[in-house]
Amino acid sequence: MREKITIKDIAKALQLSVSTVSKALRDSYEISAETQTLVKDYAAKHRYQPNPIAQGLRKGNSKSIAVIVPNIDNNFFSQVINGIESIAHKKEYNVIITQTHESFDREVLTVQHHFSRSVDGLIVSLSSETENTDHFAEVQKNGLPIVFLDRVPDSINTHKVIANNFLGAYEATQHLIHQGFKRIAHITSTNFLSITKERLAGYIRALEENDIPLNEDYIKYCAHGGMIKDEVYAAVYDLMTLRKKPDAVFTASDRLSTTTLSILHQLKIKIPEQMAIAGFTNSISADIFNPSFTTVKQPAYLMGKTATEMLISILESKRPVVNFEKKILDTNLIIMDSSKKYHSKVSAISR
Amino acid sequence: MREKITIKDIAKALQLSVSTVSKALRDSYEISAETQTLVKDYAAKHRYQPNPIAQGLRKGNSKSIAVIVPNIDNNFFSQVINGIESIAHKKEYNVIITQTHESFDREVLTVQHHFSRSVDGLIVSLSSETENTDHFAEVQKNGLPIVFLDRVPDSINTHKVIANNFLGAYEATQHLIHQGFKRIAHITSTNFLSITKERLAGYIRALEENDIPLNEDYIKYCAHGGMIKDEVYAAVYDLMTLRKKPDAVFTASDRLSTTTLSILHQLKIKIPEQMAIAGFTNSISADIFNPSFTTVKQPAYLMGKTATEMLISILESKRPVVNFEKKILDTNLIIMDSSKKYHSKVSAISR
DNA sequence: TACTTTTGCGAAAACGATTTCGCAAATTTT
DNA sequence: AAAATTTGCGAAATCGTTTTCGCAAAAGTA
Repeated sequence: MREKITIKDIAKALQLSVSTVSKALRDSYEISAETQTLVKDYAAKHRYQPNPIAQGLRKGNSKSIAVIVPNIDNNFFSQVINGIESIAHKKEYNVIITQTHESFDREVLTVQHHFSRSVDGLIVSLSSETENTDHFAEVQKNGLPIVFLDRVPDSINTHKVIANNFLGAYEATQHLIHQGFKRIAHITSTNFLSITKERLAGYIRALEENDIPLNEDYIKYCAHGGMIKDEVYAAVYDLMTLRKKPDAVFTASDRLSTTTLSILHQLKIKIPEQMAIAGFTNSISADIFNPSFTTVKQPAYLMGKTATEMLISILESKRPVVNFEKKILDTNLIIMDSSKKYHSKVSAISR
Repeated sequence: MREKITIKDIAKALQLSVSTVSKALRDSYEISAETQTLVKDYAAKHRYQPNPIAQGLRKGNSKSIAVIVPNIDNNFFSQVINGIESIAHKKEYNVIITQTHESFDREVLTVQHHFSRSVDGLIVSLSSETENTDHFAEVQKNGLPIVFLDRVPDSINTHKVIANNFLGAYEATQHLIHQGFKRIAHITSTNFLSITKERLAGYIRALEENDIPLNEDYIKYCAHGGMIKDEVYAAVYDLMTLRKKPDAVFTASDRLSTTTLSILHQLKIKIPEQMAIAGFTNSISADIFNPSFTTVKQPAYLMGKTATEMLISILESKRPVVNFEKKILDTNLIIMDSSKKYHSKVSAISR
């Protein structure tokens, strides 16, 4: 590794000008083959590494992309990030990860921060507090490309990657219904988030198709997506004190699923006897939950990869991109014990 | 936010030179009070943001610190990172997170990458493959400050932050012994990692103090720290086919704990009846595991904060730092069902 | 031979900020 | 009133790279 060597040092050593060295290293046609090999050999021998800060200043880019997610201590997002890095590093982009902790204010600050540090592009999953997306519109207008993932806004026209939330929710709810559960509650995030709306729609469709009337009391919104335990506690408590208690619950996101399960334990509610549960989560430990947890898994790694490919395609496109795409990837329902109805009529008949 | 405005634009608008503007913004004594307010007001009104790339080039720093950890899809490290960010952001440092995925080669590459991009400092937790630490010695010699966390090398003289691994392991093993378990296995990472050695030592001390002979067959090393399931499977399978099967197992790290639990389930081994388990993990879901999981929790958030404070103290120190410190923070044993011995003589007597 | 074109390279500007130095004008000291 | 000092500001260098432009020498064409 030695000392840091610059293009200037090479020029001096080889009695060349800095411009010649720079061009030689970048395979300019202006430079003769001999000079090129001369320079390149010297650079290789002395382990020359271009200074990316200087390059960034000159070229106006930073070869880095910023990721803005609600949290990273959550298997869904950490898997997404792994996917992002797998592509970004291959293309020599640096990845800067920032968390909003579900706060709108932090999200605004973070976006401006990245803009002013001139990252080349943004991959974003909205905070659960975000209704207004002007901060994205503004930086986008100023030339910063954005790709949204998972929690995406309608209001911004750009590439988006989401799971098939509608179908995932529909299948999970159908599964609960087929198991024989009749009164299925739904615990979800704030109602303006795309994932909330889509998953809610899938839930409602499944109920409709089975002629189960929709009960508004069964739908609980948690503003912080499961990050604040008390919020979820209140939701579960409300459900359990209804005159007609639900017999199953469908949870809409990663943290909501684990938090709800934890609270059911705390309230000593037997699962699935007193309350069955199924939900969206990419937890790597769903199989060792008590009971093992029926999950809708999103293709998190693939979603991260896809978003990054989309972003880099914008970054490397010669002409401004105007046709944007929304990719919808399939979810995967993994049936475990938390949604089993052992003594239901339906399962008795179906045998 | 508008267009990006530079110091040059301000100079032009105010009929001043760029140097005057620069100095006015940085409170230079050379600039009169009127000019200062003039410049500052204009800058504020037009939301001037200094370009950090240009600043970095000029000042030779980047106001950013890099974090190198084995993985982020692991609650221990994601909590550590939250701690790191809480301090770094307050001090206006950017945090760049990179994962080694427990690979030595990736670790070497990553270190060099960060060095060449001139980050200001490194916070590192070693990969499980890392025996040789020359790559750190070299960049450190070239002026890059490093703070190690959790998995730390002896060979590098710098600040370090670890949990009290010895005591944490000792307490967990003592707990298993007090519950009445006699044959306690230990599943851990590669044996040259600091955490492996320290936790192993705590385990051995607890056995010694209770006159339980050490059985080498009961100690299993998994080179990838639980990332490769087959490796852990082999370890557990070995243990279960011993003539004298262990009746409890103490797992040494976050991913090892969850993976081992998962495999015990897979092998349909009843916990804790056939095999009790306790282990290091910062999983946020330990309470909903089946059975609820007895854990040694590290103060991950605090460890991240502490490491960052140490690093920034080096960065902001006027004179080279020569006295380095190793901070040891206490762990927390949380007793749950996975380590309960319902029918043991000991617990019968103790009642 | 005289002219045009190509080839290979260097000088210099540029990116945006910081900092050293120099220089007038204003102020203070003798 | 002359000399010395302070004050307030601008010119220019600098960080390391890329890129435009210009200019010789070499090669090709008439």
